[in-house]
Amino acid sequence: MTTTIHWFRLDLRVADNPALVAASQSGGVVVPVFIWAPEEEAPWAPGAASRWWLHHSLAALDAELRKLGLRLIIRRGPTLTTLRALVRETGATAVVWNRRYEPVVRARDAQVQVALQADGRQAESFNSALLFEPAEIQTGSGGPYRVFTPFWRACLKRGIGLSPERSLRPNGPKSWPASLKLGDLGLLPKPDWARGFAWQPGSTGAAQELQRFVQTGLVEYKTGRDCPARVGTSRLSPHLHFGEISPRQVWAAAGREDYRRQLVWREFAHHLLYHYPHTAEQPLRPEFKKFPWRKAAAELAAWQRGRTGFSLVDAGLRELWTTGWMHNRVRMVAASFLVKDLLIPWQTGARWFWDTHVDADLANNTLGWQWVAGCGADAAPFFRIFNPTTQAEKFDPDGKYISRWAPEPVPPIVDHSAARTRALAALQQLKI
DNA sequence: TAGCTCGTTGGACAA
DNA sequence: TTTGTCCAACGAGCT
Repeated sequence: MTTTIHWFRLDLRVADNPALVAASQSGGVVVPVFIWAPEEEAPWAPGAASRWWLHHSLAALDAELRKLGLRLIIRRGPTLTTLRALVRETGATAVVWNRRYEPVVRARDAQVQVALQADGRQAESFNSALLFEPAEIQTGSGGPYRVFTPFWRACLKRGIGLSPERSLRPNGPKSWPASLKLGDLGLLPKPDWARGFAWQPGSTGAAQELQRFVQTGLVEYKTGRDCPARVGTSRLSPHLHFGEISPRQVWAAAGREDYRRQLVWREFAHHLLYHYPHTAEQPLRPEFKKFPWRKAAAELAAWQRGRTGFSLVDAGLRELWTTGWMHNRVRMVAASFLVKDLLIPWQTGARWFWDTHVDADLANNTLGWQWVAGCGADAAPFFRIFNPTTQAEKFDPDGKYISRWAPEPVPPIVDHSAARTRALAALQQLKI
């Protein structure tokens, strides 16, 4: 009887999980393990909201595994030391996992793989998180894409391979190795500011959200997705980030092209971060390094607390603070306000989103902020500056969203028109 | 190869 | 009130 360790990371599901299938198919014993080693992911260790989600997602995964006769062993890092200890304790001959694409994590995982193989163990990784891994999609000249539409077309041409659903018949070990309690990881916030989070982490919650979206959101997606007062988006982003549902499952269930394009934006974000690993910190377009950003601590604080005096921006940041999530349309407006109206570095905004969003994902967050700042992969004309008032009139015409989150008037901290002119002037400077 | 076209999400202003 | 046009220039990706 051989033993295989399945190292869970951002693939917190049992269904459509290639590494878990491989571990189960070996016919031997499977030991599922989660290792908490946030310092190894610095400077992008999971933020506070993300940790809250992780706690509940791990609890859900353990419950799922127990239905299969397994359980989730929880340990604290360092990862390699911990895996080696588990290999010793269980007599495992193999360790399997599903790949991640963040630069720091890739480097860590490569070291782990080499070390385990040097120990004489099998160490194999799989793709569970993406429809297309970054190296699969190339331009005609063999490089990475930097514009979305050609990337999208290349993906369609390649085709989405649907994975056959195989039933898992894993065996657990006769005796289980020791495990920490989930609470020992200290992932939940103290004091508990997450009370307003109305989410159901875990694959059951993910499946329900997908079903809700397919039944009620998908038909009107084209317009509904832009109205923050409605539940018109899929709201699957945290579930996808933690791998509680696979993009293949979502692709298969949501047949509309306008939504599928969004799913491919997620692919594109991973593609870009993989091929341009510096972009989490640095602008993709190097000329933006000399952009005259401001340091404006008071204005930053006003933005973070939702007290800019622009009600759509304020509503968004307060929705975020209360629920751990902000509607995508409002993210763009709020981000544009920070970057263009306040001239505060996009990296500062990205860091705030990282810490406060339950769906914080390095690839998506980086793409979104660089796109808004105009320093990213697609050339959004620099004169495109969101007007927070016009955006509110357009996308929250009856004021439902605003009255829910930011009902009381706050004096504006800047004059938008003047701020717009200032931003255009700052952008002009880049060309000199 | 050398053009050619296009670029997720907008705003201001003129007609 | 609505619709159309312009707002840089560039570089990606295609033909």
